[in-house]
Amino acid sequence: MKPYPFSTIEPKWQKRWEESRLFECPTDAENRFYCLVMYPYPSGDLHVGHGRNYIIGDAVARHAMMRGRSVLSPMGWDAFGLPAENAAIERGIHPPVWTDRNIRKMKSQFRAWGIGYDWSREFASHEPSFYRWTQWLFVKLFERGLAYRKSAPVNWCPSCATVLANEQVVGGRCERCDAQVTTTDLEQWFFRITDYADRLLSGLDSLESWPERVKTMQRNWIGRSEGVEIDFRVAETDEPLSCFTTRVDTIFGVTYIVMAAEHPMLRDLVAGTEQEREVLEFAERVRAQDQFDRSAADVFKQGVATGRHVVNPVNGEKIPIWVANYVLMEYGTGAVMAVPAHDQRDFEFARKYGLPLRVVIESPDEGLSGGELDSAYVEDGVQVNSGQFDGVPNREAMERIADWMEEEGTGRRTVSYRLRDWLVSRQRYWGTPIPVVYCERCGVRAVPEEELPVLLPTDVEFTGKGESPLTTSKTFRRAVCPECGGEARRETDTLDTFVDSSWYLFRYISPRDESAPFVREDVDRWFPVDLYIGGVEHACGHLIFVRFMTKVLHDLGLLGFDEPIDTLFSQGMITLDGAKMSKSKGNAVPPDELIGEYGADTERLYTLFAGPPDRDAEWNDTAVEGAFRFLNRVWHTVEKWPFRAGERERLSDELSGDGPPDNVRDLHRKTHQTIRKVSADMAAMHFNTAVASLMELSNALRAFTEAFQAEGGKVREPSGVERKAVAEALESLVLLLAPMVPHFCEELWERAGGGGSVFEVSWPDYDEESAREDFVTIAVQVNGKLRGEVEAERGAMEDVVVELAHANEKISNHIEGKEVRRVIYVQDRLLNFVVG
RNA sequence: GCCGGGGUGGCGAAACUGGUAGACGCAUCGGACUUAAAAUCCGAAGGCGGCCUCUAGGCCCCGUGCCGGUUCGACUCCGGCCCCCGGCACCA
Repeated sequence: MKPYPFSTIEPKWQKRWEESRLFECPTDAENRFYCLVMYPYPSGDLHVGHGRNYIIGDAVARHAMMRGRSVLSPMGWDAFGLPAENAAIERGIHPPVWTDRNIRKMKSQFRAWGIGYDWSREFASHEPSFYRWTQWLFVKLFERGLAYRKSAPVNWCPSCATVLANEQVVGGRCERCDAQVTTTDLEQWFFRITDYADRLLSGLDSLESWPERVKTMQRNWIGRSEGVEIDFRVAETDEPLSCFTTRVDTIFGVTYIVMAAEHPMLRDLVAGTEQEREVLEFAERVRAQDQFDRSAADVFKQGVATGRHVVNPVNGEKIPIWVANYVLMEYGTGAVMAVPAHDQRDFEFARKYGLPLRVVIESPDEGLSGGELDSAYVEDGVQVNSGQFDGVPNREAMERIADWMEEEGTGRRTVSYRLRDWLVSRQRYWGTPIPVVYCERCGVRAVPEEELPVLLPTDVEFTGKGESPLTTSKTFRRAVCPECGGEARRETDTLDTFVDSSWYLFRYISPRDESAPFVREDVDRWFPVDLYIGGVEHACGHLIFVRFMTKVLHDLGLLGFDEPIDTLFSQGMITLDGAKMSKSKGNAVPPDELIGEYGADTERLYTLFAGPPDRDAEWNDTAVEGAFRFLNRVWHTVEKWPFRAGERERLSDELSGDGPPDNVRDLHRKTHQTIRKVSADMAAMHFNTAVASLMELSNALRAFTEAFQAEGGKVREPSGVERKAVAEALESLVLLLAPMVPHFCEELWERAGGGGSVFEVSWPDYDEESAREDFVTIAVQVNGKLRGEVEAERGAMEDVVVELAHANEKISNHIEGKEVRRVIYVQDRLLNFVVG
């Protein structure tokens, strides 16, 4: 049999959708549904693995349309970024040229997949009409003190003499020239996201429709811990030196203090002492080693004593200060109190350098004696050697000691976060220029709103060396101070592309507005996004940044809500031979060949059928053929049994009740059961089981029609009701399949005489009465083991079913001669005899 | 180590609230059609575990990572463990 003509159908409907503007959604629509897929970086080459989230989003959007929702499903481009700049360096193509070409390529790919977007709202982050507002937002943050400058280390390639992004550093070496990468400190821009750490954390609790794994990842990332900041004083100078601890209950067990090599007090602390040279040299070494090795977990601990001491405020003890590589300046206060008896890291360090150890928490069962420990005791227990707190369970002591220290003024409760401020500046060309100028007299000044956008210059050189390419522009650097009108220097760093993507979803609501980034009333009406679809790799980057930006904009009075996304969906990867598809690894399946051979609808159907969409799924070429086979079967059935669009609605009555023959009632029932099942599955995004039940309906339909050909070896004319049952089943099948295989269903719908688009037709309803089974198969168990089954009328009473069961020899064999102690009956499902 | 997710046929997977495990599909095997093949259609199928039947079939046993528990009944609930994937991790 000939395959169905997908290659003419698909372009035909793609064109129709565009011409009819089916997917354009007015901003003032009622009954809104905002369905958003993360906008992609326009890399140019897509494989079938990339298709998954767009296909899922499109199926959801089209289903919502059939449910009568006004669906907004826009698409745009995360267009700034490194690859465009690399193309400029390597092949001399100017970044916007390369980017625009890729956008065109990808757009045609989306079209070939049959994805319906509201292209009237399209934008790209590299367009000045967009980045003007990114700059505007930056200025707002700057004015609020949420954007600030500080010195921070960057990756530095000495051979290219340039700054490298993290992804350009491979195994500590420069991606391009393979030189050993070092670090240098540079003044950089940060967003004060740590100010929002608590709200970002607590907000997660309200996100009920986010996957647990994403929320967990964000919680880990934010890393909140409660503890106490303790004021030690340097014994020799009386200077304060504070430490953060989550274990104040161990304060009486502190035997030394450790500072980070970067600690600002260190230099003064050792100035003029015997140890000065040794300590400073050590600190220098640690700082050099740090950037690459600190994250490698198995670095061994090293340290040196400073010769200075602090006084422990709880007992007046004088204990030594050390400097060590295992203390991080970025976390807590950059100095920690060491309790070797109860902290494994301190334990290892103390053992190595022969530092003393004191047990202050004893296991309630077995006592501990200091000398015999072979690792730190980190479990709960009872306080010992802890002054007035001896004998108190340590959990309780934690609270009491904290209270006491707060009263005494020797410490206070605080909260520390793992989350760091967001470094937003990049020493690159292809990004949003940071809209500030530096004036000798007035300092750092934001570019005034009316002067935005600060445009990217085009007279730059791409060498891959030196500072940001923006510094090579003849005109860009020179600026005028908005304050004094004097000469100023323009910032040459650009913004991290995550700044663009932290607010782009608002822009879709008013994409062409020239007076504001977005219109608050409209955004308030459309948000939160009903469904946001994207990869889980964005859990701790993009998805935190969007939440942060939303809260900032809320605080600025620009938005009426502070969580932007209602339901988040993270699709699983498509793998090939168990590995993530990637063009560079040569295991990517390109979509064009597939579409050429089977059509986009087959790819869509397979992608949705392959497994639960939130889990990884393996690409399987032969299973793709199975999807194609299914579509062909449906196609040929419709060709043989044409139905008229809209007929279904009139048929339900005629097909139910006692009138029609059994085969008709069975098919009618199956049709309504399928509508019920597919409706529930679509709402829950269980596309794989939705497809499975549609296949079942199709199989039932085949068996039904087959009967006319098979009977007595000759063809029988189907009766009127039989034709109607088939029509109802087929029309339902076409409507239920439409969100998943849209071209296919549009074409069948049109051939059935349906005017317009199938997506303007409402999703079929099922009739509970028609879906109900008249007879049920009841499993019969004896002592919990299945021994047979009986057919009974739906809703049959226990005694009826018991009688049927006894009449069944297979079952009665197991009961005979035994005492029936108990009978358990679950109506319409199961009967269990408990015999003894 | 902590946190999250997962482990079901040869494979992808299904199973409502504890009620016939394996729907649906892929691969496989057998058959029909064909000169032949492809395509298409029909059928079989968890177990190289046992028994009866003289081969079509019937019966029993075992089976959802492992061990135990609760229950008339457990993929599902509880306790303990193993393995895989992901996140965090010298974070005090």
